[in-house]
Amino acid sequence: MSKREDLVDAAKSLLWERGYAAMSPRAVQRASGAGQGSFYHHFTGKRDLAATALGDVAREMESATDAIFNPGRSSLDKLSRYLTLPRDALRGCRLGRLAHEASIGEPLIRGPVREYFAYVEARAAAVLAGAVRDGEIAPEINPGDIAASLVAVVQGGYVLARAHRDPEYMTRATRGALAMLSALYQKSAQRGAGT
Amino acid sequence: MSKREDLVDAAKSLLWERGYAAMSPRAVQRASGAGQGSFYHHFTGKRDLAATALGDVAREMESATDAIFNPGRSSLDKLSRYLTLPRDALRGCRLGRLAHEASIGEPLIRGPVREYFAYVEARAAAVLAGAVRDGEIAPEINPGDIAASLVAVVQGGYVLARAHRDPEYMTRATRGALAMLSALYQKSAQRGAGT
DNA sequence: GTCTATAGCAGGATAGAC
DNA sequence: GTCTATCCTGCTATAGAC
Repeated sequence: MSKREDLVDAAKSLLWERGYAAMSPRAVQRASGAGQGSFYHHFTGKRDLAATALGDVAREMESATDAIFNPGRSSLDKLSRYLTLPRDALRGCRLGRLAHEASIGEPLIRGPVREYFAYVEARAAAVLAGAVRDGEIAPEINPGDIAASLVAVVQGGYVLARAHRDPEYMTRATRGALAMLSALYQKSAQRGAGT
Repeated sequence: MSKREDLVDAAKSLLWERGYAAMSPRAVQRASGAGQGSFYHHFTGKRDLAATALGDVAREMESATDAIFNPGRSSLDKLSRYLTLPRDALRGCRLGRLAHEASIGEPLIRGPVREYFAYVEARAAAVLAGAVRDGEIAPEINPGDIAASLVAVVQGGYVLARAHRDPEYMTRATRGALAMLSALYQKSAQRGAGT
């Protein structure tokens, strides 16, 4: 493994643990076993390294998303699996945790974050649009709104879990969302049954 | 207005804009017009000032919450007003934005944040428990889960809005949550009508 | 490609005068 | 109570040897 890879791996880890502002080049060097020279040889600076690391993370998370949404199963099952995916609630989302940092204002940092969210939202919205098309969900429902809501519940679950120092809040939030989402499906089913 | 108040006001503003780690005592002094002496005379240090400021913020936000949940109206209307409250989505939640900072590990910082969330969740859960009691919502629904979910949607809405640099994502997320919440109510109504 | 040395600056806090 | 001067540390980056 090259020093470059070591540096990127260390950065991915430190960005998750501490965020961008608190990820010092010195800490990355210590964690990777590389020196100043390697750092500034391979990257123009901290931002460049972080952008590279976050790009990696976004691709990894998008692959994980594919694993949830690709297989057949029912639309509700896909969304349910997204919501109930095991998550390290106390560590926070590797990308979402950067949303409140000043660095989110920099295009190179925001890029991977927004790209990942756009990806997940689009996958979820597509599933929901299919459910509307198939009559599983009432036609007046906006798939984009529901998709944004589900992604937001997960991100908010991280916030609540960390604020309370209790991963159970992630479970409660996503379980609540699943209950509401199920009602959306059942409402349509009952309507169909009554007509 | 005393220097002490000036310092607290400046801290409240900087904590919202930049968070705890990025709130330097020097910046607080500049923003408040107070010197080093006043700072360390009134507070033992940065953490002490921040804890005081965040306590203020928590009380303010709890008062705002009361304004939403106290008046009569229907239970769905109360929850709807919580979700659709005008929010400065791009600036983030004054308390929730700290959840991903290292400082959330410090009891004095986490205290006001967790207290506020506990407060809002409890108010929302109480409204939902009432709705269950009144038969507006099916009895198998867990009010605590739904309450956590609604609070999470708002916090996640801030995350998405900042990641996309577009406040519309807060609107979408909360609108989606309202649609799902409404289905929870309608599902019960239809069940009642069909029985 | 990788290293060490060092510059220049800002952070957080203390000392002590007024 | 409020001020200015100052300390020590760590951050980010550059220089230049190997």
